[in-house]
Amino acid sequence: MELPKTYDPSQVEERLYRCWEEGQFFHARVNPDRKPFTIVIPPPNVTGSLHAGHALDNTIQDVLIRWRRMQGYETLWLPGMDHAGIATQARVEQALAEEGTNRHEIGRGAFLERAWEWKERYGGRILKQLRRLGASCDWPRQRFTLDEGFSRAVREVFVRLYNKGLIYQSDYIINWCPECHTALSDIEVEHVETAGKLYYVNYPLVDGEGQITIATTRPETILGDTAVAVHPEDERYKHLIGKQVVLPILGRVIPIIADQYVDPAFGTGAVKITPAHDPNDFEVAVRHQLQHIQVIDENAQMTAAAGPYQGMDRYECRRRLVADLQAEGLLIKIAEHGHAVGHCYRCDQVVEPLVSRQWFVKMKPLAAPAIAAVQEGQIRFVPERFAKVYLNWLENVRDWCISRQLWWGHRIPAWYCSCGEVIVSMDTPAACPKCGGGELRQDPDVLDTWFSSALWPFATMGWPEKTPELDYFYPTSVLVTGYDIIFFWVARMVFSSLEHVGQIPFYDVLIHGIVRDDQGRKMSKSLGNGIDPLEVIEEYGADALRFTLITGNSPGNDMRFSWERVAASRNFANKIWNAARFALMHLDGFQPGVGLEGDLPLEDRWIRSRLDATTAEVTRLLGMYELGEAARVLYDFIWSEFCDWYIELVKGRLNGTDPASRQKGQATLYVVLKTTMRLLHPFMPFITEEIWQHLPVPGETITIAPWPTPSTPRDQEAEAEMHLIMEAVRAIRNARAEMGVDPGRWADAVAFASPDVYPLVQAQAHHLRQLARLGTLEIRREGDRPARAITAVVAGLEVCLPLEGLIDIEREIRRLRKERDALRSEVAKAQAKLANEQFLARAPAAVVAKERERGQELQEHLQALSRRLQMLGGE
RNA sequence: GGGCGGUUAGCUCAGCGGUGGAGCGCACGGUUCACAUCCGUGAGGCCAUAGGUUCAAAUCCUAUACCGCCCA
Repeated sequence: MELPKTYDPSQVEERLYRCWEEGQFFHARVNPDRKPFTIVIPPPNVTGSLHAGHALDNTIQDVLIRWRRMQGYETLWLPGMDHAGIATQARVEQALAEEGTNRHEIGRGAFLERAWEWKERYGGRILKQLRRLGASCDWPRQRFTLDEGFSRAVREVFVRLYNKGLIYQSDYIINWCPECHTALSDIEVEHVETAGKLYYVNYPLVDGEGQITIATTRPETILGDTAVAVHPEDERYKHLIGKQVVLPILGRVIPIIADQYVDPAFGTGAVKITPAHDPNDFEVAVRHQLQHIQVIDENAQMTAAAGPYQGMDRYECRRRLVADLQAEGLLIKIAEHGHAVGHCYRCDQVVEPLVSRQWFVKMKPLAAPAIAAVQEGQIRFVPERFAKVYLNWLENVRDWCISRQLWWGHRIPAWYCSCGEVIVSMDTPAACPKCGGGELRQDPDVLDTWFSSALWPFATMGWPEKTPELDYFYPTSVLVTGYDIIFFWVARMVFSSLEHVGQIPFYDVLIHGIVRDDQGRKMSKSLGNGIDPLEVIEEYGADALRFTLITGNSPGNDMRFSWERVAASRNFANKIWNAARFALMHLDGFQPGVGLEGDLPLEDRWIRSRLDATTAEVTRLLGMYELGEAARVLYDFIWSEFCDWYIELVKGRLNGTDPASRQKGQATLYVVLKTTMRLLHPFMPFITEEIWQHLPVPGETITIAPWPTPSTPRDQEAEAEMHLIMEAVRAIRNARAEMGVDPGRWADAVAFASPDVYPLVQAQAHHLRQLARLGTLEIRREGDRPARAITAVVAGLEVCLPLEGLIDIEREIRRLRKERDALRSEVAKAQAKLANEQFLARAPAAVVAKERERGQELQEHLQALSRRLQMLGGE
């Protein structure tokens, strides 16, 4: 029963999590008697370990899940992992390299064995870490994108799309990472603004009559040029269209063509066309049937087609070529030029556009329904503005390159026969259906990892089988993820689900920002500025970390991580702990439901009313995904109203001799504690559970305790009355502090109350005495104010402290003047407002009434202050 | 070039039509039996700038400036 003075999360968290898991409180069952609430976790990389971003994302999900679970929903939070093609393969390759071998030496089969071995051994650490965070996932339902059923779903999707003509194979220009040795999709390329150079080069005309000057940022690709292009309307070059030029160095003769794509304002208005190494040029080449000449290979080295530069690295080639051009007098000038250079999002190597044979998904037909689903409001983005990001992308989406030259992943279910036939099927075909030949070779490539993640919401529930889970838990309720992943994942899940399941994958998409370091920088491995959530948990507890992440931001915006804020959250946990300790110390002999006969004292009515207001507000805010605001409201209620005021107000009764009064205090204390623990549980699951289990009438677990509902109508009267008492206490404390009254001194006082507050002050005098540390308190309706006293003034009440020997009248006058001057401007503002006929006529009646009341109060307050000043001769 | 976000107390951020808030920091004072990871009191803001809408604008609209992000 005796709780330690300081809350120590390390003594509590792991034990409680084990209890929860053993109790299966997070296990969801198909249950037609309840409404489902479903979230599928954004599957972390199997190689990953928990970082701040995961902590934020999963804390948000856990808050929603725990809240809905308490509300009585059948709640499924489905966890799992992503196989993370490139990242995982890189790890395994690195291990091989350390052993002095590589994947090509050991072969595909052995490599995959190693990869699985690695996955079993090191993978999935992050799922353990999520438990430390308190994530209430349904662990038995955990899935992996490469597991048996999931792989089947992936093949099913591929075959379906292929048969519908939505997957095709094509020679096309793709983004090639020379480091990872694989193709990348458009969005896997990060464009980094780089200070580069713009080279102006002369291409002499074949007929010898002058030349045309082109501008390029990549002179080494000159070797692969097959045309020069100008804008068809460009007067400077119109006469040259159709003529031919001699390519510098190599001497190849290439045509001058006209194409709308050329921007006449850029460079000289004439551009070189290198179809094999630039996506725009590739498009131009298609329109003009130009030849492709590949001069850079998969290792970013120059090919034989580069002639004298063969075998050089692309940058080495650039230097040499520029020097050679200069020597030949063809280089006109070099200008500084900033431009965006594509980098691999995995390894940061500069991407090389290359033409190669790859698999693509035809996007237009898939994008259209996904656009409609959001436009028509079936899927809602929170905050709304992210819908635009999503729509803009889908509206301009290009076909999706889905093949990757890796081994770790879903192998493309396509087989090639020596007769030229391509067979796409769920299972390995025995023979070629065309020629009957048995010499079939499966496509060596695997699918983009995102191709499988796109199926995550439904493949995890057993699709393509018609499972009860799919029927009951799908579509999922909300998807929670960062804005950086809208294209990669959110959009792809939407069109995949619409195409294959015929339903949206989720109703709401809750988007959050990223967690930055304390200086606002993105956390990164290279900067070494990442914070380790586990370290935070060990030092301050998971609840403190969670509370920090939830309160530190507003929806959709980035947040900064700071240790100071974690400490503040930890302090809050400790505050709660001690409030509970206090309550439990005074709850001995307490029986719920007993001793509530008759009226409750003012402070009980007040805190109960405030509790109801808080309950309503927290619930409302959670429903709007305003998690941070909800947490803030709770924080304020618990710390300020409950701890700073109510506990202080009730102490006397708990230690007093009136058993009935004590019982009521206990009952109120119990209700407030029990309710706030439940309201706080989604945010701080561990400490609330620990306290819950110490309550006099413990439930088995708070995780499935019913979510509170406001029980009584707001007690406006009690709130107004307590407000006055609190104001009076503050005013007295202020006066005492400002006048240098010894804080420990029990100062005698005499109060002058206006008729409408007299009964209240009379009834609550004990609180004024206790909280403002007054000795005797005499309450009068009328009478002369003592001259030598300090005075605390609020509307309707003046409290005088005639402190013999302590009164410095000059100082008191200065203090009161300051107070009065502030009040004067307030009164002036209120009066101006109330004198404004437009305001009276147009503002809502309630607003006017409120303003009148306020004006009245301010007026009263000011008058009392002025009288007092006059009396002291300070007027 | 297009789009989005930010600009509020010394710092980090809430608030987004009706009396300018919190945490941290700062100043002063506190060993009252829940908590010094605490309590009390206080100082500190023309809510980026300029227009507009409104009885009323940090809050809505339109520009501008600076910072950041996404896309081309």
